[in-house]
Amino acid sequence: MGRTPRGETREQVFAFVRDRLLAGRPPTVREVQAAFGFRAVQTARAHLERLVEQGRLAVDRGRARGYRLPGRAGDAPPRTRLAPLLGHVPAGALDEAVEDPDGYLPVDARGAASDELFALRVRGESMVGAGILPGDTVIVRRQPTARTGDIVVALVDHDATVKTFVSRGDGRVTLRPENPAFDPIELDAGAVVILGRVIEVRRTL
Amino acid sequence: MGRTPRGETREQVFAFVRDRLLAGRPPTVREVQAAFGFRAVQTARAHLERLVEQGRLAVDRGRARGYRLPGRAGDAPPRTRLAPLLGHVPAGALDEAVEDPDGYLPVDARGAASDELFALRVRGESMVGAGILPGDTVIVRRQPTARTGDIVVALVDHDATVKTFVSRGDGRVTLRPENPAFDPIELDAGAVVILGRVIEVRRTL
DNA sequence: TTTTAAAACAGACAAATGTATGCTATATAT
DNA sequence: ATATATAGCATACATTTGTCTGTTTTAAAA
Repeated sequence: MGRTPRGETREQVFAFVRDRLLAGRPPTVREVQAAFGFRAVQTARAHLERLVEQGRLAVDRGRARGYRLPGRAGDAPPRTRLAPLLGHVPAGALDEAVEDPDGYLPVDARGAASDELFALRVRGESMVGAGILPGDTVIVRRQPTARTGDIVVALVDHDATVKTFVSRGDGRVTLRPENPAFDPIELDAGAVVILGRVIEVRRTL
Repeated sequence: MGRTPRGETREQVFAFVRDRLLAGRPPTVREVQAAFGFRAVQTARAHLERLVEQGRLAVDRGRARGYRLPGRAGDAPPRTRLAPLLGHVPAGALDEAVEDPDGYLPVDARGAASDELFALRVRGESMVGAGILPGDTVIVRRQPTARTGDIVVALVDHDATVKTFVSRGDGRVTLRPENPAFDPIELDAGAVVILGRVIEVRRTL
């Protein structure tokens, strides 16, 4: 009964499906049908197929809940991973700390594997010069080495600390605070325990 | 043929399902089966059911692709939503900008609905005093009003800008930069167009 | 007004998918 | 060494879900 003005319902169908897809719950054709009160499955399906023709939706033919957002050329869909948020790291036992996290943070980790990432809350003002404030959360990729200029999480006196890593020529390294009120830490290259490199900084307001 | 050591495979199954769910593509039982090379559907299903018993997964019984992350309180996994990353906001047409995002960012949005969130890249140094540097990304919750002290995204001269919101007693408001090199912006309360409030700041290194 | 294409309905079928039962093999604990 | 719970296999069945064919109604165009 071609009631609705042209294309009006279709817009709403698209918005509905898009929201469901972004929420991680792809709808079935019949769920679309129910959401709009259509009395025929085919009505919902016709709208969906039309949206596919228009390129606004993509579809895995024959699969349940097969409609999805078209991956536009170039922009890959985000690869979301969960990084465990660690309260504190007890003397280098990173693996154990990862087993008992305070929570999880969703991270768009196109590069890193899931178990290579963790998050830490920053204490102290030693990095304010780099825009890292007390209470900020840093996303860290686990790696045992670093390059000069990397912001790293390192073990100093059995405690995890965030500093800028500087490799010097003489077999020693400097962990540099980004705050003139703090003193750099100098260590033998072999004595530095690097837990990982900071790849992202977050602050919740 | 009880090959794998206890619980080892189950961890991998959980990681697989969790990643798929966070990517917005809930797997079927048979997709799990295929991903691990099980020769029986039931093997995959047993793992999934076990994870549900343990509370690590939730399930819509009988529904296709019905497994999901439990949304309960406590040590619940974050409710991940994808916030559209907007290149720029053309003169207040926020809805239109949201339709064509540069990409999506995973956000732990326990409070906000999916369509209430968006992300913007920060230009300029006007907020460095608040630890918001040029190139940082702000996660914004759409709302038309703000309180004093909120960091907001507002329209000034047809351009979106990030400032601290200050409501004064005399019917006027101040949009305050957090940088002594910039001047505050004063406006009539009625003339301020607030797009939303900044709830999170992110910086990728 | 007449024509036409889109919107919606009705019913059916086939494939995908969740679920169940019974069995074998083996790591792990006793 | 023995017992037991777990991992895994094989097969079948029921429901959900995608898909198809044909018809009716109506907004919009001719």
